[in-house]
Amino acid sequence: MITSDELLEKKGVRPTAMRLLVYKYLAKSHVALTLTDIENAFAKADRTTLFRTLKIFEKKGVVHQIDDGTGIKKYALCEPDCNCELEQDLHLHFHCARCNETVCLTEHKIPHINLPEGFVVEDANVVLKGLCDKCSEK
Amino acid sequence: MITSDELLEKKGVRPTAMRLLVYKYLAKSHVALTLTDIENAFAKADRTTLFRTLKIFEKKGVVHQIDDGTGIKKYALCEPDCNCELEQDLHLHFHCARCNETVCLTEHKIPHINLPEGFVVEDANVVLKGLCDKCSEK
DNA sequence: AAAATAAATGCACTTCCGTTGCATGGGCAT
DNA sequence: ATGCCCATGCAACGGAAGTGCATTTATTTT
Repeated sequence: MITSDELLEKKGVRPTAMRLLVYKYLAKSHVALTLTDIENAFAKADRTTLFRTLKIFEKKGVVHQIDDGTGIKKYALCEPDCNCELEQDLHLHFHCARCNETVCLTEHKIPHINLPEGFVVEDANVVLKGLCDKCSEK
Repeated sequence: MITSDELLEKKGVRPTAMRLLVYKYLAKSHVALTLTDIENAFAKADRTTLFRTLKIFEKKGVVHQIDDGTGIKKYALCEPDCNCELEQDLHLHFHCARCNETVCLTEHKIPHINLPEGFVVEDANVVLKGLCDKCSEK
């Protein structure tokens, strides 16, 4: 089992104390987190540091950014062997209108879609919205 | 052929001068527009009025809001017989990374996706990103 | 037609989030 | 120990969404 430390190294991110904390916090969460979520989790950390941490995580393929339509960016860890590539790695997301949580549906990859001549697809964002499993049973 | 005036009436939106202008401007555009786009098109109009115009248009099913991942809300006219319902009306959108324009792919409806037990899907947002037909040929 | 009511508009202001510039600090290499 | 690079922290900015309230415009009632 690879340690968080080693994983960050492998991805080309210097594993500082703060970065490790953020990484572990993301790993522990089953939902996508906003910058503010993370900020609240570590009262001592500066917003900018966290912002830049997420930015470098994203650039180095540690996390992927999720746009769930709330207008606020969320982040979730990439899967172990992820390259953030279309139809291979990119998966659907589900945003619950009630609890406002967004989860990765990692089992559901983005389906292939045929577009008109001339359109070159490089990336995709698919978000389903409604009630999540926890909220629909209430 | 129904006039813009009549259409707004039919949708339950009182057709003021400003609203008609906004409606026609949206109708003329082949791309989704931001509030700022519209603001720039009508120098005399107040931002708030336009904001609320779009809000009521959306509520009454005149336009649909598009979240293309840029973080800025865009708007486009609904199709004539649209009820903004999943798998019937909701279509894909394409956002061009070069020209930053977002177009409706009205021919491409959102495909059905089977989710795990408990998830109730009510809405969906699918945005493909890459190069549009105009930008890819350059 | 005038008065009363309701709706739309315009202005000012706030909030929230993302982002950048710059100064400081800490760790690593020479 | 010195210098350098990178990470961090503080302050501030900017864009966009949204709200409150006063004013104007339109519609309904008398």
